[in-house]
Amino acid sequence: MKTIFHVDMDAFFVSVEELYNPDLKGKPVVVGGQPDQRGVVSAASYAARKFGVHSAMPLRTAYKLCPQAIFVEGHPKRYKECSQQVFDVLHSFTPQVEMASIDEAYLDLTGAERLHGPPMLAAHKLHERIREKTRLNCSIGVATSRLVAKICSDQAKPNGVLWILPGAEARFLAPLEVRKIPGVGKVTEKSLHAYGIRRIGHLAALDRKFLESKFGKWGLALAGKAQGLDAGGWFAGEIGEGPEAKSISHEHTFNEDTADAQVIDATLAKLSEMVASRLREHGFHARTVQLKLRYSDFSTFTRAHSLDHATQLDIDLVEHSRRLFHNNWTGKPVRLLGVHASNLQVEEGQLNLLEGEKQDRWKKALTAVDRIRDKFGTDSVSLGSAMKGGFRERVHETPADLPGKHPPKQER
DNA sequence: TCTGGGGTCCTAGGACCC
DNA sequence: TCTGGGGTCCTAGGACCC
Repeated sequence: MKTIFHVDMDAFFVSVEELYNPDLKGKPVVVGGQPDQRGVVSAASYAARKFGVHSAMPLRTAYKLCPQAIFVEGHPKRYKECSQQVFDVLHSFTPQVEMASIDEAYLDLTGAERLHGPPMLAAHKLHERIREKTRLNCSIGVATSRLVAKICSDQAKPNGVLWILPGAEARFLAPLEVRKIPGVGKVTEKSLHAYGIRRIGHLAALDRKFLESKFGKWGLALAGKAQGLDAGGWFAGEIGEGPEAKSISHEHTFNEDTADAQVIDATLAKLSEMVASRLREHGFHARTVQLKLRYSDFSTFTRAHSLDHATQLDIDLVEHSRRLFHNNWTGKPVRLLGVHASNLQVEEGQLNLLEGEKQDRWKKALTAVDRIRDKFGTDSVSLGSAMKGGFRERVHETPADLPGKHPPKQER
């Protein structure tokens, strides 16, 4: 029998903003940008939520619902720092910890009673320690599986601790909406509703065969989840070292759609540089380059190309993302561009002599570039190809309309 | 309501190989 | 000339998460 904790920070981005600006406390606050910008809400304070504002909602809609709200830009660096602080506290509690995202973590406290006391006492101790060291609130769910612990921390919000006794899982889950199950989103919820299944209890009572026939492999996992089991995929894994990254990507939505090939080429160069820089930072080489393209009507396409050797060089990503773009572009205005690197390898693949020398030379130069960017900002050094595309001019014209200025988002 | 950005996992068809 | 079956890789798209 396991003892799993799920720690979930309360309104994380908003709370971090409040640390830097205590005037925000208690007020309706929306993190994500200004209401006249293209974008969505990353996080809303509890005061703003009372007006119906929630994450993933367009900023314009949030403004209509709550015009008096304070709209703030996100500060990804601050969130990462705070997240690291949280991790440090958790890690001091037990080495069996795994961050599941920037603001939540799983801890395995199986057999830790001698050290930390019974689960409820341990959870309160941890809750207090996090509060003390980071000045941030969180909620903690305690249960025998990751799944129940996660649902549990959600029920404990805000700033609460909830423990589901071993054996009480089914009783706890039964009255909850199926949507509470991680992995059940809008679409799955709708199809479950179509069968008259609204609560987890309904789901748990169904024949596995029925779910399998309707939802395939996912249906079987669903049957397990309804019982509170960590069925299938990542949830089934041990808590410890987080899994290796599978892909690295950057994308950018223009403030105004553009059909200007120079702007597009410059943006692809910029995005490629950002991706390549992070590949080098993590010591990865990517074999597959993927372009993402979204038009004004929101129709979205991806086009991928696999290289014969893995790379971490800007020029390779720039070349291939541009080729993928120009081979597929209809000429209509573009809303979004993205560059995605996958098929990651830790060691560079087998290279012929020429390719090896090329990679070596570039690697040396680019590592220097990365250091300068680290010190003076991403825009301080750019490849010749980015400038040739008219990027430099754009930088001074519309500094707000560049990739890399937007915060990551959270909390659905 | 006029819809971000960074990820993961799954499905499905076609190419290619044995 | 009609025509297998399994495995693996590649590509495209979509659901979902924070």
